[in-house]
Amino acid sequence: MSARAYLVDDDEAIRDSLGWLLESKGVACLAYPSAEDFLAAWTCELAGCVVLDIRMGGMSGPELFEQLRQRGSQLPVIFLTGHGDVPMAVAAIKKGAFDFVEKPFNDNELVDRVVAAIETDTRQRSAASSLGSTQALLARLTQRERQVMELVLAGKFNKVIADELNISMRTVEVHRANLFEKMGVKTAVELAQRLSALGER
Amino acid sequence: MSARAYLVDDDEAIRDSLGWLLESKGVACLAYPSAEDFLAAWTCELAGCVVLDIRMGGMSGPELFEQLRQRGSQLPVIFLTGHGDVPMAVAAIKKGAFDFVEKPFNDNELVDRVVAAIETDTRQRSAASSLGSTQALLARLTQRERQVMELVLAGKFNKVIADELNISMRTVEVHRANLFEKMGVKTAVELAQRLSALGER
DNA sequence: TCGCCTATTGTGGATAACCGCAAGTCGCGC
DNA sequence: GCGCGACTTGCGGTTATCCACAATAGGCGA
Repeated sequence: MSARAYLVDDDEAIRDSLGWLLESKGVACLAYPSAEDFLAAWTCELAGCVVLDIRMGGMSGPELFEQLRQRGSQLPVIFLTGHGDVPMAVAAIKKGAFDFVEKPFNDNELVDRVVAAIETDTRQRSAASSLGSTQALLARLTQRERQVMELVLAGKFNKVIADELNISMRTVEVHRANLFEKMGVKTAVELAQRLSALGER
Repeated sequence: MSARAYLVDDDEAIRDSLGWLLESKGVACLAYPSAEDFLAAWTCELAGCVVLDIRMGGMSGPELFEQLRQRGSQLPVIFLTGHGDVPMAVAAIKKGAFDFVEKPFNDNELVDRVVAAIETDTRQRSAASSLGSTQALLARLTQRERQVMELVLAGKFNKVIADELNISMRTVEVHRANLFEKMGVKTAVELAQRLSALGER
């Protein structure tokens, strides 16, 4: 799925003109006449950015934004609004909207922002995929291995770990070796550093 | 230095009324008639938040904000503006302003935001001081200890470290023990986790 | 010059980590 | 029932870590 700008606006004239504008600048677009339509089509694979009208029949722009975030989407959202509302703009940006643009807008400026938003999404996705691979490794661990890992990361000795889990030291050693193997590390320090990358989010 | 709201506005009437409002709600204030005056008084010890008019004679609010950030201040800034300017609000929030409020404002709402800003600053400072203490510990290490620490964090064996630094294993052990002592940790894993907190910034 | 800190090294022993080999139980799906 | 994977344990040996005791050497301020 390549990166696109997803236009959500209930005004067909806007969809058409904005779509044409972006396409003419080399930005692929898909247009939706309502927030509900876009939400129905949305999957976490959709890459690019969303250009979203504030006021629409049915679900409003901010509501759709909220829904997307609740579904875990990190897609950059650019709001379009026809009536300069400072509190709404402030609230949107504070909630993590990528931008907030008043209509009528300068064509080049909007295209620039859309392009910047798409680039941001692309960067986020590549960063997330490297973290994701670590998480994929993590997912392959068995229950016991995960338990042992946590205690290892707590800096505890195998002896102590064995005690806390009520198993023999030898068993701890086996789990430890297995989880190191699965995580592709050779020492506990490497493991700690690999995982700290996740915590930074 | 206790936390205060620092009011910067060239309108004496606003300074007085706002100061009175905040003081009446238990928020200590200091008022400055210009951005230059506040900047001259500013030190990184000042804690609390800044309430800043956008338009002032001399340096503008956004300019002062920029100056503060360049000086490394993380002080939350609340902008006050008399003329709803969406692009300016968006730009300010994206640059990290705490809030952007239009005049005339609702008294209680503004007080709430000032209080929230001060709380944010307080939290930031306590978090920063705990990181700072780690950095202080780091600063107490000797050259060799630092070198050894890096190699330890690279997950290398004492034997390898000794080899790379062209010293004996025993010496590495000594440095290792000393640096663990100075950093207040007992294992390499703890050290890695302590330091990863710095990386998250 | 004396004392303190840093850096260095050695010996030897206690403790912990790491590993191959071997083997037992348990639950689950074919 | 059989095989597979997760979990379990023991034995014995190698390697690494951790530490106490002991000692040498250079730099630097009192």
